[in-house]
Amino acid sequence: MPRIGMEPQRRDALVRATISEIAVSGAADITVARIARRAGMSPALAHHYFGSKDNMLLAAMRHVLFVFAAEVRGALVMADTPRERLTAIVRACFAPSNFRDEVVAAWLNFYVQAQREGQTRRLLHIYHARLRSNLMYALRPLSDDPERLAEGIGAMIDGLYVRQALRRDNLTSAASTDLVLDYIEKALTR
Amino acid sequence: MPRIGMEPQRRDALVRATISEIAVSGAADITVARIARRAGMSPALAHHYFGSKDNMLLAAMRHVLFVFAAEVRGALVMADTPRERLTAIVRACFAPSNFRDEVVAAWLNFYVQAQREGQTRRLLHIYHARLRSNLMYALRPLSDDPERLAEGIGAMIDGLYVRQALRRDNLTSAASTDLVLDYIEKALTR
DNA sequence: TTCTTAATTGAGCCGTCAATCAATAACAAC
DNA sequence: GTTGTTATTGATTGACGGCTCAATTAAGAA
Repeated sequence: MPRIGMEPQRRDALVRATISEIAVSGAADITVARIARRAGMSPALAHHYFGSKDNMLLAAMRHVLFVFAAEVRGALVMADTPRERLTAIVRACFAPSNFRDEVVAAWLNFYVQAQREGQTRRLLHIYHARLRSNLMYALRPLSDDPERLAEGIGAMIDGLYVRQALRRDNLTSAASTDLVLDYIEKALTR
Repeated sequence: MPRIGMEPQRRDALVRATISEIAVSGAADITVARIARRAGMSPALAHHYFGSKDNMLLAAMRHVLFVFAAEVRGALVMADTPRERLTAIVRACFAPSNFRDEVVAAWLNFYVQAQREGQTRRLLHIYHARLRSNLMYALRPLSDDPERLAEGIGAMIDGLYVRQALRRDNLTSAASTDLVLDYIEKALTR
């Protein structure tokens, strides 16, 4: 019994279901049928709204990136000094909404997909550039080689994500945050 | 025209081809047919020697891990002091045989596969444990929180691998090495 | 009421891919 | 030269997954 105005709900449910499904099945074994079932609809309807499986994956990625960006932006408004800005960025990276198991697993799979899929690659480059730019802005007054340090921080964050995706005995998000903040602290005091 | 004693060559060729194919096609789009074609034989022969596609992927991973372990071991024999040991390990991680684009791409895909495939996961845990143990042994005389620092170093290395897999403008292996060594240096001088 | 439009799905087409099998060819051993 | 073993492949099978389509239902517009 079709009610009207379902498109937003359906799209939203599919995006959520895609992320969950990536986490439990892995990107390799994902199927439109499974995503649709989890979202409570037929595969045909999923295709109706998204056109293709690739579009579903891209929409899921955009959602993850959007939430991430919002978290960072939100954390930055309350930060005044460069040091506070750094802390805010790192905290945002490991905030619960971003560092949830589901989302972390999704990230890992986006990285893989970016190796061959142009659009995914482009989105990931935008994320990289934005994080780098945020870090640089905060680091410039504090470090004599901000570029280098930003690269190191970014790499460590990425690495902690990857490791989180594989762990059974989870490192808490707080421990990850502290590890990166320690690194920054040590790297700044010369 | 079949010659005898082909098994070792065929297995080797298939392992190499699997790694190359992961790099160019991505783990999602990999097929036995493509691997076999690249290795210069029919898909049926690939199945004859390995039994299944999963076995091929596992064999490729074991090969990568074996080369990695050999590189680390080789670098460590010439190291006497703890500091030299640290440098040797990091150098080995980014040595050409391990940090080649092909191999880096393979690593990323192993991580993804480890999310759901038990054997892959186990192999990856062994690698993690070994790297961690090597680092700890060198760090214990130098740091008052070697555990923490080993985790940080491991994460940064993993992160640099992931980033390498996506880059067009490649960071040289030397730059990656320096970044990690810098981190260690800063983290040790308290 | 009638028409249009959105929502929704079951059935099915088409392609692909892992895995199997039967058949062939070369070699070795006796 | 007969027998057995290894190497090798083309053809085939069986399953599965992305995607399409025609058909159905209901809501709103005219």
